[in-house]
Amino acid sequence: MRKYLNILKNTDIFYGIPEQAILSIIQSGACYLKRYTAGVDIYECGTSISYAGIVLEGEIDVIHASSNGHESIVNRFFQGCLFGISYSCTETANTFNHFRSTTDATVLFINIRLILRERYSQCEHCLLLIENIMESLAANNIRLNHKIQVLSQHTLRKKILTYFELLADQNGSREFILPFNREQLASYLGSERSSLCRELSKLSEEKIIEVDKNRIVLLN
Amino acid sequence: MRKYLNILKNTDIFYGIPEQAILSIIQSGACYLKRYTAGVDIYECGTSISYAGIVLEGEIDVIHASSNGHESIVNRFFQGCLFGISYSCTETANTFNHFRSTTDATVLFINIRLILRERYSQCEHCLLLIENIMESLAANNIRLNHKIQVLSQHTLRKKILTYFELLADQNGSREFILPFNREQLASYLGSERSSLCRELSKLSEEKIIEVDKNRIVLLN
DNA sequence: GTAATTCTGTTGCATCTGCAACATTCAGGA
DNA sequence: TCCTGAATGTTGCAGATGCAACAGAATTAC
Repeated sequence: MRKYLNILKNTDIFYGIPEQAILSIIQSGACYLKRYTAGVDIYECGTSISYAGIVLEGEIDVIHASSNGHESIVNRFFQGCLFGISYSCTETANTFNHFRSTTDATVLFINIRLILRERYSQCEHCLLLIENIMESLAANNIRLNHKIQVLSQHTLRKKILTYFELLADQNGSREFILPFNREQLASYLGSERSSLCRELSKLSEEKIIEVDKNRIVLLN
Repeated sequence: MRKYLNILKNTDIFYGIPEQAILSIIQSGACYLKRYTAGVDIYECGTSISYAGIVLEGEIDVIHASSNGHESIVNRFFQGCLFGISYSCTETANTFNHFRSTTDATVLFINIRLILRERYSQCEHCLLLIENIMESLAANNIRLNHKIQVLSQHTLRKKILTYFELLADQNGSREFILPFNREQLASYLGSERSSLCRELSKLSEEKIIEVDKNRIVLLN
């Protein structure tokens, strides 16, 4: 367990917590370590989830399987990422998504609720842990809301411009760098790469934006 | 303050907490009450938010204002609803949305972080409060993820079917009742009422679904 | 340097969908 | 019962977009 301490102390939820306290938490009965080979489902679909996971090694994908059998990648978690926290907090069954190792992987499972109940009154660092988890949930919430704001637009042009306005806001400048390549951006916008390119060209022609590789300038 | 106790004890975040403890919390320095006339912005756009709000009277809308000045309603909060919790947990500035009273309204503002810091070690009910807030954040998270899953589909037909599959899952049956009227459903799917009706008719013709008012049956 | 691969832009076409206008059904009140 | 307004369904049309196929640019591997 100790060899993963460097990873853990840089995760969002253990941020600011002393190594000794982290060790004490993860060596309690509320945590356990598990290894996976590539391509394994980590949570059984349809069962209630009590443990959140932290990726210590490898890569975990969240996969949506539609009824016709087609699978699409919803999210991807790397080393240090926390996943399944929402399900574990609500103890609801996840019937919609698969969490699957795409490589060999090692995961630390944590039962947050158990930690709170057992250690709440004793552990002075628990408060920080709680604040970190809340902040992580809240930040995720805001990110999701932004994405919904973008995806709710009725046309691709409006999606693009809504997203660009958001990026401009976050950067405090009408000029910014796209964090995605074209394929990924199209996927984020719920559209097709070719349609995205076409619309970017039009927006550029109409002098509404300037496009130079991943550098965007909002003009109007 | 005492007259609002009946509302408060039925909110998500105070669920299960004794009246006395609720009173003690809301009468601390971390809470204050404020009244609004209709049409007032509750948070100044662009400033950091430290307090979450609970609607005690009236109605609060979250409004997205796009750069061309057009406004759209993102969310609506009624009596007992908690709003702004994500922003208050992250203490980030909200530059994107307005929280605006649509009627005369009374709001109880709560600084969660302050409550935790001040009362953490003393108040035995704080643990429940924490769990309630986490659960609320997490449940919201799951709901948003579902919506994104739906909105990410490339065609209206796929959006409809993805959403219907989700409802079927939640009801444990291929037959279920829609929680929206057509206008609202179209808005949820990021589409138009007429387009929605057209597609529902087609799906019905092709014997993929059965539609009878708000009762839906998934056939395949 | 060259070949291979990935990323990006363009285009044609069939289909989908936003938008507007109108028809029909439904629900509640006078 | 009839009237009225709201909700729902239908349709035409223009424009938008998914999809497929191809071409050029950029990047990487050898």
